Amino acid sequence: MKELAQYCGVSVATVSKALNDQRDIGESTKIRIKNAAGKLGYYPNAAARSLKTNRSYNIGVLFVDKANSGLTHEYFASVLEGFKVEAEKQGYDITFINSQIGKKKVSYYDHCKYRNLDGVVIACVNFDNPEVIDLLGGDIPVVTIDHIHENCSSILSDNIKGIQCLMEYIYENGHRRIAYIHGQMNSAVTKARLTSFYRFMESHSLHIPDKYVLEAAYLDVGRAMAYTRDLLDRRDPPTCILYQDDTALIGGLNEMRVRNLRIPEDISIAGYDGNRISQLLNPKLTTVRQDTAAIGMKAAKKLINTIEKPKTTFTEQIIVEVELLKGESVGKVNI
Amino acid sequence: MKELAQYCGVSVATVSKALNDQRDIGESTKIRIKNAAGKLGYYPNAAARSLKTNRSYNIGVLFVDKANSGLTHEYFASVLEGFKVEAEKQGYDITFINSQIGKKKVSYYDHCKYRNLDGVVIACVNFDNPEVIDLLGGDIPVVTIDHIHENCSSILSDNIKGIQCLMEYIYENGHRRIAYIHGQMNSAVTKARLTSFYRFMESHSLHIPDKYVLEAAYLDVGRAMAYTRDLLDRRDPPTCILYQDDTALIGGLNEMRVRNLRIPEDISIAGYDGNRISQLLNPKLTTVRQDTAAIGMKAAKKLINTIEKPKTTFTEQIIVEVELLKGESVGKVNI
DNA sequence: GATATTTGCGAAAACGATTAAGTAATAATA
DNA sequence: TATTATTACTTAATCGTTTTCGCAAATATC
Repeated sequence: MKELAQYCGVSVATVSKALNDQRDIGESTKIRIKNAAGKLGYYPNAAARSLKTNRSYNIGVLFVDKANSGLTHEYFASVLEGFKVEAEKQGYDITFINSQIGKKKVSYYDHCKYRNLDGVVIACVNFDNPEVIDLLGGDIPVVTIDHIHENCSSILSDNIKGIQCLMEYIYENGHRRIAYIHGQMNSAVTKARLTSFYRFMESHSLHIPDKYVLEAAYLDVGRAMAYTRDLLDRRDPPTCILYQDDTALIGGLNEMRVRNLRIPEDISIAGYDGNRISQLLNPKLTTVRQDTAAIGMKAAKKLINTIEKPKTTFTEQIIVEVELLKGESVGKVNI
Repeated sequence: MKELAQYCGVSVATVSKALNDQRDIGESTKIRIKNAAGKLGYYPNAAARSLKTNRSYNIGVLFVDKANSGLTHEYFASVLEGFKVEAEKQGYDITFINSQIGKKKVSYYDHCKYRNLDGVVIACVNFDNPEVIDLLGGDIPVVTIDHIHENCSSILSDNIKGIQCLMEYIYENGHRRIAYIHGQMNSAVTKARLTSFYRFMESHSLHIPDKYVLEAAYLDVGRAMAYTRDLLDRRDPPTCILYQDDTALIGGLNEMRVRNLRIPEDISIAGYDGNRISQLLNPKLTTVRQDTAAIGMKAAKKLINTIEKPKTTFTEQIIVEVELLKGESVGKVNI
C-alpha cells in the first residue's frame, strides 16, 4: 500500500479511501489509484484489516458429529456446500472451528474470538455440549441448522411435514403395519420426525407395536440391515419399513434381496434425504428430499444479515420445505 | 495483553515472551504470567500475530471440481477430513480458498496472500486451470493430492497397483472379456488407472474391444447405468465390468437387477474406492479401497513439514497403498 | 575489587491497514 | 470582498502482537 501511495504520489490514507470507495476522495484520483492497484497487483492484507476493523470477513463452521464422520456426512456436506457458495458470493471466507489455539486446548468460543470470526454456523453437533452452549450464549452471531435455540436464528428442514407426507402416502397405499428405524434419540431432528410419526399414528388410530420402532444411528447401514432382519423374522412382519436415511436403507434393501423379496410387491420401503443415488436405484426410492442447497444458502444469508445489520435482522426460525419423492418403492396393499 | 501485563505488574513484552516460551525470561515470572493468563481468560489475537509474524497458522484448501460437487464428493470429503484432523492436531486451522477478495475477483494465489495462508493443499481440481498453475508456481508451500507437479510434494493413491491387483484377481478368476467404465480423461487419476489397465491387457495378451472401454464421469450413476445397458445388449457382452467408482457402480448394479442377472453367477462387477456401502451390499463388492484417512493425514504432515522446515524437507511423491477388497462380486468363469 | 558475562525485564518500533482530525485550496454565500 | 462551506488530501494515532535493542542487577571471572 505504501508502494502504491508512492507510485501515485499520494498518502496511504488516500489509497485506503480510494480502494474502499469512501466519499472523502476525488473521482479522478480514485480512478487513478484503482488502476495503479490493478497494475501493481496490489492486494490488501486481511490480518491488518481485521486487526483494525474487527471484521474478518471470515465465518466459522462448527461441524463435528458424534460419530466423527465429520465431512463424510453426506447431508451436512451438501448443506455446507450450499452455505459456502452463498457466503463466498457475499465475500466471506469459511474456516473450520475447532477447540484449540495452536496446540493449547481452548473453548470453541475462544477459538472464534482468537480468529475474530464474524459469525458462526453450527450444524451436526451435540447441542448439549457445554462448549457449544457457551458459543450460543456468546456475543458472536450464530445460525444453527436443524436445531432451535432462543438466542439465534435457525434453519430447519421441515421434518414434521416430511414424515407426515411420507406417512400419508404410505397410508393411502393401504399400509397399516409400518415399522420405523429412526436415528439417534438425542438429535432434535430425530425427535421431530418421531413425534410426527406418532402423531400420525394417533390421528389415524393405528397401533404400532413398540418393537416396530427402532433406534439406530444415521448412516448406519449395518444396523439397518440387522434390524431389517429382525423385523422380517417376526411372526407379523411389517408391510412397509421406514429408514432413517437413504444410505442406511441400502442395508435393508440388501437383506431383502437376500430373501428374494420383491420391492414393492412383497415389501415396501422408504428412505429419507433424497440423496444422489435414491432416484437411480431400481426401484426408485420413495423418500423425502431435503433441500440441502436451500438450507445452506438460507443459513448463509441469515447469518450475514445478522452480522451486517444486527439492528434490523430478526431472530427467527426459517423452515425449509421438503419434497416427497414418491418413487416406486412403496406399493399398494389390499386392506 | 495490556490488561494481563498490568495485572502481573510487568510489560507487554514480558507477557509475550512468557506466553511464547522464549528464553529471555525468568522461570518464576513465566509461570506467574501463564497462570494469570489462564485466570483472566486471555486469548491471543490471530490477526495481530499474523500481521507481525507473517504466519497465520492457517492452511488453505482448494477443492473445486468440475462438476462443482465440491464437498459432496465422498472421496475428497474423507481425504479432507483426514487432513483436517492432522492439521488441527498440529495447531493449524483450515480455510477454503476461493477466487475472491470481498466481492472482487482475484486469483487463487492472491487470495492466499490476502489471507496470509501458510500453505495450501490442492485436490480435486482441474489442474490445467491457469490460476491453479499460478498457485503451484508461487512461493506458497503446496501439496497436491493425486496429481504430480515438479514444484511441490504430492500424495498419490496407488492407482497403478490398484488396477493391477484388481485385474489380476479378475484374470485369475477366468475373466477375459473385461469392460471398463472409467472416469474423466482429463484427470491424472484416470490416466494412471487406464494405463495400468492397458498395460495389464498387453502383458497378458488380451484383446479388449474399444467399445469395452468407456468414458464416464466419476460418481455419474446415470451414465454408468446407460453404459451397462449398452454393454449387456452387445452380442458379446463382457463377463466382468469395472466401474469408475463404487457409487457409479450402483447404476450398473441396478441395470443388472432389472435383467435378473445374478451377481456374480451371471456377471461379475468391480468398483473402486471401497466406500462405506461397498462392503455392506450383497454381494459384497469387489473393489479397491483407497486409504483416504492416510492420504489426508500424510498430506497434512508433509505440508506442515514444508512450512516449518523448508530447508530440510524434500519435495517428493508419497504413494499411499491401496488394498484389494475381494468381496464377492467377481465370480469364477470357466475358460 | 574491578571487569566481563549472563539474566531478566522494559521501551519502542514495526507489521499493514483504517480513520479521526487537521489543513490547505476551491467554491459558495452574504 | 470577507466569510463560510465544501472538497480533497495529509498527518498521525491506533488495532494487538512480536522482536530488537538497551539497561540494570546479579553472577561469574580474573
